[in-house]
Amino acid sequence: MSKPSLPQGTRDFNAATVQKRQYIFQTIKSVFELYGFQALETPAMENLETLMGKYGEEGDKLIFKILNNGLDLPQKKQQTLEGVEKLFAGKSSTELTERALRYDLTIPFARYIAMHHGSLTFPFKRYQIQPVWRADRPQKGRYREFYQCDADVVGSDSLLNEVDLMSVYLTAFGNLKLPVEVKMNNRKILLGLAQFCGGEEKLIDLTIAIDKLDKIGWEKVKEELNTKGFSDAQQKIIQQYLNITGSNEEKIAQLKKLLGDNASVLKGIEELNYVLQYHPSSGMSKQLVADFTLARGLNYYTGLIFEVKALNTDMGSIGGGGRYNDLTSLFGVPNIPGVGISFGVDRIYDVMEEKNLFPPSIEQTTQVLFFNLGEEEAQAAYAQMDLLRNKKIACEIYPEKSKFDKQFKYAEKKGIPNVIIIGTEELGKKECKLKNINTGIQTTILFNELVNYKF
RNA sequence: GAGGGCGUAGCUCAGUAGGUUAGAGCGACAGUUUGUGGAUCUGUAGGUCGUGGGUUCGAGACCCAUCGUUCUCCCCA
Repeated sequence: MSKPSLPQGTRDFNAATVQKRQYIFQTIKSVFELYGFQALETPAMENLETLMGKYGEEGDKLIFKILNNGLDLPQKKQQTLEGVEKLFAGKSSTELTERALRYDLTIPFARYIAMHHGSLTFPFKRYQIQPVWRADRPQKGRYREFYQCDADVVGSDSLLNEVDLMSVYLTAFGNLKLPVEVKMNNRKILLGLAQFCGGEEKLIDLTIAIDKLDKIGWEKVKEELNTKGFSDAQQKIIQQYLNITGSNEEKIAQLKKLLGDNASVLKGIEELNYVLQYHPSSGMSKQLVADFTLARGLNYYTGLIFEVKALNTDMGSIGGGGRYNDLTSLFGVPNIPGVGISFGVDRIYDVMEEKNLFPPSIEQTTQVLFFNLGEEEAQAAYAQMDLLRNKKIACEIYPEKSKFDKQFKYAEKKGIPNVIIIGTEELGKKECKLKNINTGIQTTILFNELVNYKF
């Protein structure tokens, strides 16, 4: 038998890891609920049709597809072979696969809205904390199965939603004690730039090239723009655009100077300003950074876009989101605008681990271990344990009669702070010995007093 | 999809220029100690050196392939 192993990019989580992850989930979830979002869960798998074509060409390739059952049935052989043919022709094949694992939470949410818009009350605010799967090559901070925590508002155009979501970000990361900055830009500004550089149809090429700036540098971006057919004059404008620096106010002033006669850019700036300046007293403005080089890969965004970066680490973005005018029209239900944000829990975990930000208090375990010193003694111990458990004190009894050594070591390894010893001596006197593992202090307590002991 | 690093005991790793019986630390288990843990000491178990080929008198080491893993690029959380 070969050694058991895990599929690439997936992980097991031990007790300590689960507790830390739960701490992140809980923190985010309670902020979501504080802001009026309600939970939604959707299936791990969706119809392939629901997902395909929503994430761009690259994204489609990374969708985990589920092979149909019964492909090996003799009567289906012809159909299966046709499916394979289609596959090699570069088309998707419903003969072979009709379902896929969800790639993110936003598209399944849009599908949900499209299916239930008749019975939902708008504006509809939902949050969703579930795993997603991507057939990506794993590397640092990148897994094939990872959790997303999304909060979205649909059915409202108001920028107050953006303000609220930025507050959710800052509150949640504040509660996690994780220093971050939220970069903001507006697709309308990028659209304006594209219009300035030869047309809206170049928006996607433009955003993809711009997005790479901080990674590959201007020279490489320039090369890419060249191959995509941007003229020298256009490249010059793009370079000026990317060179904008300074405080939020200074950046916006420079942008106005450069592209201020474009209506889309002006609109974009206005929206950006609205959110940046909504309540200056909160200190929000400090962590919100206008960044015109932010582009984001997903093309369904149409308004403000956000990306969260943890400070002082080389981890990529740990969250992102933006406004989309018309996501549900992909599913035949137009005119439901929305805006959403997402937390990348696995990366947040990695950063917090790296920076040692988990409070020690979240590691909780059994409070009391009862020693097992024989059948009769164990029975007495079990009765005492019942009483403590009724008081919501986490207890366990060592399941077999063993040497002290072994039972002590068990408690120590598991981090159980208290052991209770009931042997023949104690049994006779109806008392027990309570020993604190950390301090080494041992006290004697009568059975009928144990329930009221403060652990 | 492209490119690099690494696979030796449960874990972390050594293994010199290919040479006879593959090592250490930690951990596990047992004893020292039939009712008081963390320490010490002693002992024990555990490896077809990722897999398959090849070169060689001889391969853990060199070559090829393959699988796994990790990192970078693309893309993304």
